[in-house]
Order: sequence, then structure tokens, then C-alpha cells
Amino acid sequence: MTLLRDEGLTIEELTVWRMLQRAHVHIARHLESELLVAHDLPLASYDVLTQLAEAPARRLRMNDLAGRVLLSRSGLTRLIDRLQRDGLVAREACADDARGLFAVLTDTGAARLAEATPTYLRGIRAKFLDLLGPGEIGLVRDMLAKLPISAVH
Amino acid sequence: MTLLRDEGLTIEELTVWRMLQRAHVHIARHLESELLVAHDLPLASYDVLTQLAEAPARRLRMNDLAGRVLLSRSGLTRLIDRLQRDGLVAREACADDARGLFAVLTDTGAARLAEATPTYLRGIRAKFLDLLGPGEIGLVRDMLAKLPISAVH
DNA sequence: CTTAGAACGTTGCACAGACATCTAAACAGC
DNA sequence: GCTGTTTAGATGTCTGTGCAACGTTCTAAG
Repeated sequence: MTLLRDEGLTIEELTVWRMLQRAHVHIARHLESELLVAHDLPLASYDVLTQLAEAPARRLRMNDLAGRVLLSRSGLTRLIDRLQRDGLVAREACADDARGLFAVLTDTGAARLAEATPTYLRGIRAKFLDLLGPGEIGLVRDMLAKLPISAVH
Repeated sequence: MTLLRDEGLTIEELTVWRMLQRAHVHIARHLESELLVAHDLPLASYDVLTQLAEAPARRLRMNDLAGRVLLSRSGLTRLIDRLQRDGLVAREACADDARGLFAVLTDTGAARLAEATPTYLRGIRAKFLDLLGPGEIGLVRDMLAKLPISAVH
């Protein structure tokens, strides 16, 4: 605890970080298991499908996508492998850059996403939003907006 | 997006969750890599050492510890294996319950923790606390306090 | 045109983590 | 005491991820 003083942190500050950690892990695990049992869809896969669904023409370059879902390039390669195997995503060559590849959301993928989304949203509601007081959501947003939400280094 | 309406979530609410996700992952990765390069200590290990350091007599039952560091029992077993191999933690039998085991922080472990803590705290300061306005930390704490910080199910 | 360098994505490797299963010990109930 | 149930931890196995290295393609400098 002496160390805290050395770095000028209060115990409260440290606790806030720990709570943030625990809260996120807790919510993420809940979402993961709900999605898994109900739709056989890991959270990471859900995130990928969502990003693709929101992207123009339902497609995104691998590199681009990797940044958005907080995954390393290699991690994304394997994940897309699995999603492609399951027919939820397809790989398509990039016309103007032969190195590039698009990950494209298939119709099957879109359907699966639509099917899983209620579960996902209910989970967020139950484990996160409903527990906050009115107006606090805006507060949290403002707070989080100041944090580094940059891409993976 | 139509699905959002169906579940009564606004886009803002969904965004808040995503930002929380990104913020946590981003900070955690930063801490992890800093601890790794400077002290060869993964974040999970650091958390274990911290919990033990704060526990009475520097010891905690495996099961108890698993809950605090958000790790499965098997995950903790392996992690303690590694920490024991490195001499940072020792296993000790439990007097009044022959099934039980204590994980005990060794002096080496305590030293290593003390050595790594400045790095850890500096990271939290740089990637989290310093980015918030004054008074916001209390706000966040109150908010997070309402979230489910329960043990692993 | 040629060549050095950077960027995109994939692959080999090692490691961490979860789930299910297992053993040993404690705790019921009778 | 004896048996059935529960709990504490450890282990086998499988999945997922990151890092470093690689092949390929694009781009810039000479």
C-alpha cells in the first residue's frame, strides 16, 4: 500500500480500475455463455458478424476488421477460417489490391446474426444497462469517450 | 438496427457497452505488455500476487483465490503451477481441511510484486485515470458499484 | 526497369484457458 | 460406523490467441 503513495494513486482509484475489470469480464462471460448455448456462437464471432453487417456492402478488409474487433491479425485469420467453414462469412479477393481480402457476410451469416442479436441485447440489458440509474448511461459514455479506444498497436 | 428497437435499446446504449469493452481490452493489453517486457510477469500473475499480498498471512485457499482473480479453478491450478515453478508462490497444506491447499506468497514473490507495481500503477494512470476529469473517478466508482461484481458462476 | 522496402494476410509454434472428468477428503443421514 | 453426496484441487483434452517468420504484392527511388 505504500507503493500506492509512491505513484500518487489512491486506493479508490485502484479500486475503480479493478471494478472496471471485473465488470467487463463478468458481462462478457455472461454474453459469451448465453450466445454459446442458445446459438452456438462465441462472442468474438458475434462481434465479427456485427461489424460486417454494419459495414458498407457487408464487407471489410481483414486488416481493418482486425482492428475493430480487438483481435490480432492472426487471430482474425483463424476466426474467419471457422466462420467461413460454417458458411457465415466468405472471403473475396480485392479488385484493386491483389494482396487484400474482403471478409463478406453471407446471407446465412446475416440470418444467424439476426437470430442471435436478441440474446445479445437482452444480456447487455440485464447485466449492464438495467443496473444503472437513469442518466448514468450518458455519464458513462462521456467518461468512456475520453479513454483510448484506438486500434491495436 | 431494427433489432435494437425490438429489444428497446438505443444505439447510444449499445455504443456504451462497446466502448466499455474496447476500453478495458485496450488498457488490459497495455498493462500486460508493459508488465511482460519490464518484469516478465503476465497480468494474470500480477493479479494473483496482489491478491495474495493483500490477504491475511499472505495466503488464500485455491478456490477462494480463483474467484478473486476471475479465473476458473483449473486455470488457477496451472497458473499457480507456473508461479510455484518460478518460486513466487508456494503451496501449503491446510491444517483443518486435508483437501484444501493454500497458495502462499513467498518473499521472492513479494519482491517481484513490489518491483512490478510501479509499472502497473503507472500504466493505469497513463491509460485510464489521467484521461478522466477530476471527480469523474468517484462517478465511475458509483456507477460500477451497481454492476454485478459477483464471483464466477 | 530494377530493386529495396513496406504492407497484407497466412502459417508454425508455444502457451494460456475452459470444460469435463477424476481422486481424495469432508459431511450428511441413517 | 457405513454409504451417498458434496467439495477441493488436479489433470486430459481441445479450442483460441499472440508472436515471429514467411510468401506475395504493392510502391518508391535510382
